[in-house]
Amino acid sequence: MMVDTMTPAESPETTGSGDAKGTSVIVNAIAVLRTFTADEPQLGVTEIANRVGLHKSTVSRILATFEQEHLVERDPESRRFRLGLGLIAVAGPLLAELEERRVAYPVLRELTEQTGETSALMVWNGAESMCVEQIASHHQIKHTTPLGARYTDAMSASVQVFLSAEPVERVRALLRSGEISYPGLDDAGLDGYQIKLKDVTARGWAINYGESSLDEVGVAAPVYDHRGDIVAAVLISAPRFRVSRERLQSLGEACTAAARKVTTRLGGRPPGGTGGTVPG
Amino acid sequence: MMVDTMTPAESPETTGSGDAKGTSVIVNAIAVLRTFTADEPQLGVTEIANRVGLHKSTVSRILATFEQEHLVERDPESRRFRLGLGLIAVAGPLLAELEERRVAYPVLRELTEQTGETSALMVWNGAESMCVEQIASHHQIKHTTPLGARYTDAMSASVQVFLSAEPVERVRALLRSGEISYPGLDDAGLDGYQIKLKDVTARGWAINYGESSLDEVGVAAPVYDHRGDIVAAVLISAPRFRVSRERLQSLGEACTAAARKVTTRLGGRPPGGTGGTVPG
DNA sequence: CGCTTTCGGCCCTTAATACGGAATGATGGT
DNA sequence: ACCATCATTCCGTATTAAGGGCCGAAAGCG
Repeated sequence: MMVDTMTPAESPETTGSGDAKGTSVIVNAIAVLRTFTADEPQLGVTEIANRVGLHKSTVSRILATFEQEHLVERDPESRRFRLGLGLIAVAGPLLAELEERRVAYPVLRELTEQTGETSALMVWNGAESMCVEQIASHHQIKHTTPLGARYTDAMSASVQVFLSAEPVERVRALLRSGEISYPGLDDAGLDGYQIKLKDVTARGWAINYGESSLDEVGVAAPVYDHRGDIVAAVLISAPRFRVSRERLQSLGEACTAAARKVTTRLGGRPPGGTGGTVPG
Repeated sequence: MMVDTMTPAESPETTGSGDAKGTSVIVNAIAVLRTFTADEPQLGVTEIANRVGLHKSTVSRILATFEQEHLVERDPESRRFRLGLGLIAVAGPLLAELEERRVAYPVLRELTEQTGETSALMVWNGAESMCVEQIASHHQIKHTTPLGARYTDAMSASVQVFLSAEPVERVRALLRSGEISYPGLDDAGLDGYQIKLKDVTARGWAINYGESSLDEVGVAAPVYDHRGDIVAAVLISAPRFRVSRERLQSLGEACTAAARKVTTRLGGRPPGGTGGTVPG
């Protein structure tokens, strides 16, 4: 999915078609909210209208409503809109639950500092891996994992980590239904994938060496809760050309160490006897 | 209710309090989102419907839309709704801007650890003080400051901090217009309040000793950015019975120390000559 | 310094859309 | 196995949001 390139002047009309799934105005409103990004935190009405394909007056009304609810506010200088602090109030209960974010933040920071590559905290959401925290690489050329980005590719390192903890039948069902995408899947591939997952468990971390996207590599390691269940994954992603096989190994180890640190700080415990000593 | 009245709509001027204007379905939808709290992260359709005063089918539809957009999700066990990770994606750009939150978190944690009372990070939003981070006291009896809570009371310690940096006329305007509430305000009170604000600046932190709410006390200290402007405030709030005048002093000092720590970690500088060591 | 262009907000009409009642299907308790 | 509670769907009605056009304001340009 990801954000596709948007043509500047697409057909202005065409209401109704498109996805048009049993929905509502709310979808439009959310689309407006989503146009705000970290790169472009401030937007004007016309700008938003063009991007979401709605008319100025509609967007203006939506924004006015949001402003009234403090979900957006306007820069006093530029008079343009930006996300409002009321969003904190709405998302607050969610953030409160995501203690992992807080705990992971300094660890990710350190990890990116150490490796120079983008690191992220991913959580499993039934059938997709979502980024809930991210520290971008300092490099000019980098692979970033936007906050809230969702991954459903079987080869994605974080997806591998989460699937490695799922029952075999569940994994098969996810692949069969296409909820987890695996291009050109066949029975042999399915068996091979199960073996791959076993390797992940054995190794302690997952590898995606350009398998989902040609010029991107990723490594991911699991974070456990107190019951020994996987609740999150630490992910390092980088452009492929910068990562040799040897470096991949060291990234994987750094990633695993970071994940273990998050685990212990969360009061969790890694499963099995691997490294029974207290990490430190 | 009105059927296509021929009479032109009433002039939508009058900036006064009569809200309920410029509304929409979106307001209802947001209301639904707001019913989720940290105390009750999971809710059923009927429950929500009762609280927001909408009908079940309406709420059901709204929730379905939100679910589709990943703003809410349902617990696989209980089948009840809770906030979804998609909210992270929406609020992400905002959170990215609020670097203060991250920096403040460990400091607040330490502050609450040390004082035993609830601490919070407040930011100023033109005319209200909003909580963007909070650590709750461990005590059974405590005053909590929910994430996203907004304060507009002139006696609130954090409001005092922010107003102490505003021009005199601006303060007067805010009080006169009622944007900042000051029960029984008169000219004498206004002068007295200005003096109070000067004291805050001089002392370096603000006191609310049961002045806004009888059984609650608060102290707050300013956080500065690199320009020396106040961008946030650290707040400690506690039940009044637990805070003697002496303890108030020590809380204020702890609060000030914490705020200063946040300031320096943000690369900010306190105004005046107080310990302005900033790494170059 | 004044003209042109862009942008944001309002009004108005149409028609699409959300509302709400009730019936249906799902769930869990006694 | 029955009943109670809850969520979801269907459908008619009319309320509501959409979108075009216009105006006022501000920015860009000659």
